Amino acid sequence: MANIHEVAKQAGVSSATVSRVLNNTSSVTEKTRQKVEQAIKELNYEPSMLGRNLRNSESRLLLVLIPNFSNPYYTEIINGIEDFSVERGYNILLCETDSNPTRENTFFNMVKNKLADGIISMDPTINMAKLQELAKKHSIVLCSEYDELERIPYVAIDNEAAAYKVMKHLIRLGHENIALINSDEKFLYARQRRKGYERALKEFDLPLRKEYIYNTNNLDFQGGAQAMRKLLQLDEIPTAAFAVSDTLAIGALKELNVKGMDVPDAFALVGFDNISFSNMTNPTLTTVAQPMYQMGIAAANMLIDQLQGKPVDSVMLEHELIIRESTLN
Amino acid sequence: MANIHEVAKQAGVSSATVSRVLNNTSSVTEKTRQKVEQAIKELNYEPSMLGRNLRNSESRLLLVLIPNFSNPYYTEIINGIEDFSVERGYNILLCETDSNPTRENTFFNMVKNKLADGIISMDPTINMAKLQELAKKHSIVLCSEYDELERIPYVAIDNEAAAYKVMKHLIRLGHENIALINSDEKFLYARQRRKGYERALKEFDLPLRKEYIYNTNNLDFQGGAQAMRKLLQLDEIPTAAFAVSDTLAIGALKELNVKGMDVPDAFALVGFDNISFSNMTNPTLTTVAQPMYQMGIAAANMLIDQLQGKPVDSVMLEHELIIRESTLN
DNA sequence: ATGAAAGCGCTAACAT
DNA sequence: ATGTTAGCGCTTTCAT
Repeated sequence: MANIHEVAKQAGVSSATVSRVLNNTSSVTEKTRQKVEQAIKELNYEPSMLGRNLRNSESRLLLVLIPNFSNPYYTEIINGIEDFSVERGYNILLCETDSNPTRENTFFNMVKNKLADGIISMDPTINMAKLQELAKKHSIVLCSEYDELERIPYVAIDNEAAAYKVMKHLIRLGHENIALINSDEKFLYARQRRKGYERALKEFDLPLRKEYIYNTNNLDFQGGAQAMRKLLQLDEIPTAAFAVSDTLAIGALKELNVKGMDVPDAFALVGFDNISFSNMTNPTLTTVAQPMYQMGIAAANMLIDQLQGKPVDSVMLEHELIIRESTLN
Repeated sequence: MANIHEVAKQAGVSSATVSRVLNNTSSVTEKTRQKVEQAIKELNYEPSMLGRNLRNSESRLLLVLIPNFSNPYYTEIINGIEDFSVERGYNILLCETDSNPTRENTFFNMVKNKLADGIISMDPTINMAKLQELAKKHSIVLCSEYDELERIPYVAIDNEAAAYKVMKHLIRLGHENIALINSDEKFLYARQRRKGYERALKEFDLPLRKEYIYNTNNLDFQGGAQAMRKLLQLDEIPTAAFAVSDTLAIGALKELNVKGMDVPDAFALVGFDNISFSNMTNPTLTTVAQPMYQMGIAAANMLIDQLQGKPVDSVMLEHELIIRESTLN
């Protein structure tokens, strides 16, 4: 592959001029431009990003950290990040941490040693202390899960309000025994959604029953199925459940199917995230929709602004309760 | 962030020696090594990949091309690619082409201008001619969908045999009117699976009915639902269907649910891919499992071997029919 | 065993 | 408007 000097030679100009044509950074005569472009075509020249990046000391690569690829919740956010980044001349590198500190370190190092310019983290399991340390010298944005101390800018939704809204919906349908299938409460969103759950109970004078709260450390289908299995073994079986993710809710629904419990007649169910599957289950799943694509756009926008030295502020976006068959009546 | 010269100065050696310590490429006295490592720690030094990559003219970045993030079929393959690549010192960049030629070109250019070392393409919609052109000078591997002329090494399964196996299973259950919900037959896998479908019909002396073959250009749930809607409008409604992806099958199943058709009693259904959700539907879905993780490993292995100048051969991996509730009896 | 120096491909400051 | 030159951070001959 030809380099910039060969192009310059071929065009009979200096490499600086070729660079000028490439980046149209300062004026070049139409005639020289023609010559250069001609030479570029003839030699089939493609500028080396390696050289350019070294010179500019930037990679135009953004890291997007997610715990694993398997959770469809992330895909739509990623689409937003991707679309926006590409538009502004950045590429994104999707990084699966597997909640593994070694992997995590690999990605942090990529930023430190200039292989990537910044990070959008959607990984709730991330080592927040290390990330904050990194944030002192590099650009970082959080998405979905955020830092309570707010030292790193984030884009998120009001989890407590969303959970409260879900509960209010269930309570209005007449449910009094409502379970919460929550994830590990070491995560901020889990604590926030629990808060909303409890606030609704209190406001409607319903008792808070410890045995109705199930914490799982497995966010996939299996986790939801197992949670429901436990709930159905209780002396007084709840009549509804709010699962903090659609994957959990779908697993729970499967378990209800297996046990022959009719949804929503015998048991009402609500999920969270509005993943595409949630509209394919039987019955379809009531859930909370986050403006995922918008969140992705916002996160990418904030990160790139930050990279370009502009000031950025955290944002809270709106959510929406989507009522479907699993809570009809 | 300190650079290699500052480390050298701090340690009282030359930058060449620091480089030697970093890459333990030639012998260095234990004492000097100590000094250097000390200096590295003190300055919190991280070698710049930008400099290293430019010098070595490699990026240690592999591109993985997929049509879009939303299809869970790819996730497990990606896991395999990722795990293996990281082990061999490469990172992967997940590239969503959206079947958009412009995006595609962006990624091809990344290889041309040294931002990435090679490509694993899982995108059936890719411009094969351009890819072949690129393959003349760069390392490329195909996964799942491949090049009939076999000029680019690939890892795949025997689609025709898999489709035949599915049909044989349905025919043995007594079905004679079996529909095929296929994707666009511009894709090789679609043609191959149709071949298997037809071969089974012929072998069992069943008529090939054109109206039982539905081609969709939309591989998601909606595509499957729409296909089933059409099939259920036929004069002689089929009693079973083979959908060439689980997403299609799940959409079809949803439509059957909506129409109140019992699966498998009134209608048997088979999918393809064994995505995790296929075990969460009601009823659970019979499907063909591909060894996705293994495919990912194999593809990454082939690409890295190729980059290192080793000869590589295409491979065909085994598949397996997973019988679940949607075809029980 | 270690150092000096060249150079990977590019851009930008400075000079003309 | 264009050319000259230095240098981004690293590795690797070639000397010593």
